[in-house]
Amino acid sequence: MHGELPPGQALTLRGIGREFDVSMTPAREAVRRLVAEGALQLSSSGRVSTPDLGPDRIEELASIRALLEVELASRALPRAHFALIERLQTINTTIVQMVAARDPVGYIRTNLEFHRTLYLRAQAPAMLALAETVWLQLGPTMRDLYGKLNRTEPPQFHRVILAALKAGDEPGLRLAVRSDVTQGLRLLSS
Amino acid sequence: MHGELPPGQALTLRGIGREFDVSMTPAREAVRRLVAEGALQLSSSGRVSTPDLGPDRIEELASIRALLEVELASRALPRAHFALIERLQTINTTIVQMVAARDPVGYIRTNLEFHRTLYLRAQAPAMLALAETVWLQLGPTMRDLYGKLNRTEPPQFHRVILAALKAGDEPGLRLAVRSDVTQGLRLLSS
DNA sequence: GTTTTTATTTTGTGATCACGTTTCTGCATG
DNA sequence: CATGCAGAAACGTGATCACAAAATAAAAAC
Repeated sequence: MHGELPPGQALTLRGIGREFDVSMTPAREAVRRLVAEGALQLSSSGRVSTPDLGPDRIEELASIRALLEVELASRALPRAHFALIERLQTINTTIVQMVAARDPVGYIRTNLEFHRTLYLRAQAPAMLALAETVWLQLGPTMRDLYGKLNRTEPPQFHRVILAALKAGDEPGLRLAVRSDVTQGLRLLSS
Repeated sequence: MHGELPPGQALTLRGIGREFDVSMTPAREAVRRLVAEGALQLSSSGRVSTPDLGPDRIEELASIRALLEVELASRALPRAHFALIERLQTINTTIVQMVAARDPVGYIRTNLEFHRTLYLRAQAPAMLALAETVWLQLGPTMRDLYGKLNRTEPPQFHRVILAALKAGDEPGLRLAVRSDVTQGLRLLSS
């Protein structure tokens, strides 16, 4: 989810077991779960690897993110008090630091923390779980994305999201979240 | 997914293994996958059972169904030729038979087949997979639902969906799908 | 030097087992 | 009749093993 692995990275049960000092059995269960959630791909021979998504799949997952996360943000809006907005601003400054430090994993993790912190207020655990499933599928792809465009620009739409939250502007919030979620991924699919 | 198990039904790895003539290992992997997809619940002691959803969770899952399936139907609309609509009508008559036969499992399975047949035309596999994940979570609850109201009414909104498909009426289709998806589940959560 | 074939290593799968924990059953007690 | 308690049965977990399939490395042929 955090982009620690590149797309198409192959994994083995014995390797995972060795890495975490367990036998094959727990490694197998973890891998099976991640496969069920789309975080890992299972080849026909039972081999497992990180997904290497094509442009159309990336675009579809971006659409799903927009669909779910716009709804989550919209539901969180009425419950978003100042303490939450302040916390989001703190997270946002951390994102800026991660961009400056050229740390893609830290960037992705903090960026997702920003979104999750907001969506937790929506009181919709099942919807949030579905959104996180999509994040899981996009992890390696996002790593590639922020590796290719190594710019120093902080996420521009996060400020718009914060402004819409403060103003209680629901249409503005929906548009800002949709833009933020779609923005980067459009670059990869074109 | 098809409502073969009631909510809260307990399952054991050894029991599943005995039922399908395998050892505990494959049973464990299957259960872990189903838990990851939300089809089964894992208690704190590792015991597994069918989920017994509360009213708010049911309502949330209904909202997710509406969100995803309205989008899927909308994407399928431009590609819905007459052969597809005819197939949907055939499936719909089967649903009527299932209602008449008082067969809840057959009803649920055929009803979901109706929806899946339409959504397959949307060319959005990830979105469809997410929708099926929600169906999986709602299976036992739907069984309860169609067990409590043992009426003889066929799904009224399916005809509206078919009419909107024929007319190429996108707003009408979106409303019809939303109504069909929300309809039954609202009864259970109130 | 490139391609094909063979041998070796590595991999996933399903089964089985021992262990600690939890749950259930039946009986005694209040 | 309800309640608490001890014994027994059943459960999930992690580990290990044998086996077949697959991928890799090495060797042979052209």
